Amino acid sequence: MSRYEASGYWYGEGQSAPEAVDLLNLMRRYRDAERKMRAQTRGSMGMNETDMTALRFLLREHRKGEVPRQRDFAEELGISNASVSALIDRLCRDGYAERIMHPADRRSVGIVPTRYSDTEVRETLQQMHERMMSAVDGLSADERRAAAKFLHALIASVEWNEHDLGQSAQRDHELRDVPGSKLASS
Amino acid sequence: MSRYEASGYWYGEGQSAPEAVDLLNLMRRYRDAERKMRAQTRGSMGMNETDMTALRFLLREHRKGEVPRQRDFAEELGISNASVSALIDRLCRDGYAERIMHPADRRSVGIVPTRYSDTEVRETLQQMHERMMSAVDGLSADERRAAAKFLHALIASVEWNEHDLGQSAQRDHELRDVPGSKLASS
DNA sequence: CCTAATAGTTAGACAGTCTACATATATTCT
DNA sequence: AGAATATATGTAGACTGTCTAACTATTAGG
Repeated sequence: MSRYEASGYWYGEGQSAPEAVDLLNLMRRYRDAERKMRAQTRGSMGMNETDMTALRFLLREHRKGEVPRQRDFAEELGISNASVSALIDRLCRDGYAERIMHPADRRSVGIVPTRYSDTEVRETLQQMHERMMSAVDGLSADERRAAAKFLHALIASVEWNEHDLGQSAQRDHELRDVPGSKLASS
Repeated sequence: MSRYEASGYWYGEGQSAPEAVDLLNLMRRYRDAERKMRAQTRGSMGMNETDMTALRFLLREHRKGEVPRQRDFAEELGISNASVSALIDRLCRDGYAERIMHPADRRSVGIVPTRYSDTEVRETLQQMHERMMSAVDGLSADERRAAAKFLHALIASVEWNEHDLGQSAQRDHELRDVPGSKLASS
C-alpha cells in the first residue's frame, strides 16, 4: 500500500480511468524500478554504467554478425576515443571481450565478446526481458494499441525539446537571491 | 522514417495491433529520448547526473514544505555522506542551494533551494512535463486504462527480479573463471 | 557526567573521463 | 611512387566524483 496514485486506484474495467498524472507516475515507477534493477546487475558484475552499456551494445552487434570497432563504441556511447580505449582495456582485462584484428582495415581493432560475457549477461538481463515479453503478450490487441499510442505521445513530447531548447541556460550566475525563508536556528 | 517497428506500423483502429516486441522497442525509444533530453539539460546547466537528481529531489521536498538534511540526500541518491558533503558544496557554489541551520537538530544542516534554481529547472524540465501531461490527456479513458495495465505489467516484470536475484548475485566474485572460449583472431 | 549513537566535514586514494599529442595505416592527388 | 591528408587507436597528464577512514560537534541514555 501507500502507493500514492493520486486519483484512480483500480482502473478495473468499469471503474474510473487513471488520470494523466497517474500514468506519468507509473512511468516514473517503471523507470526507477528498471534503473534499480540495472544498478544491481552492474553491481553484481562489478561494472559501471558505461561499461555495461558498452557490453550490451557489443553483444547486440555480435548477434547481428557485426564486428564493431572502437570508434563505433565512441559514437554509440557518446564518449571520446581515448575513453573507449580505456573502456575496452577494462572489458578485456575482466574477460568480457577480446580485441581481434579487423579483417578489412588494419588500422582498426575488432571487438568480440567472449562466451563468458554472453552467458553472464543472458542470465541476468535476458530473463527479465522474457518476463516482460510474456507479460505484455497477455494484453489484448486493443490494449497493446492503446499502450503504443500512449508511448508515441510521450516520445513526441520529449523529443520536441531537442529542437526547441538548448541555448539559454548558462546566464547570470551572480544575482541569485535566496527565497524569503532563511528560517534558521529557531 | 526508417523507424524499425518490426511488424505493425500503424495500429490505426482496425489494423493489426503492435506485438509485444514492438511495445518494448517503444519503451526503449522513450527511455533513450528521455535520457538524451536530460543529458542535454544537465549539459546546459553544467551539472552531472547525480547533482541534477539531487536538485530535483531538493525542489520536490521544498515544495512539500520539507527541509531535507544531507543524510536524506545520501539515502535518496545512494551515495556516502562524504560524497553528499561535496555535492552540496557544488550546489551551493553554483547558486542552486543554500545551507541553513536545521531547526530541530543542531548537528544537521538544512538544505534549501534558491529561487534561481527553481526557475532554472522549471524552464527546462517542467515545460516537457506539461507537454507530456497534455499529450496523455488526449487519450480516451479506455486507452489510459490500457496504458496503466501495460505499465503495471512491466513494473511487475522488473521488480520480480529484486526478490529473486539479489542474494545470488553478490557471491563468487573471486572464482570467476574466464570462459573457455578465447576464440581470438579471425 | 560518561558513553554511545548520529550528522557532517576533511584528507587521501582511486576510477573514469577529457584534451592534446603520438603512432600506424589508408586514401587521394600529382 | 611519393607526399599530403584523413582515419583508428594508444598514451600522458589533469580533473571530477566517488569512496573509506579519521575527526568534530551534537544528541540521547544510563
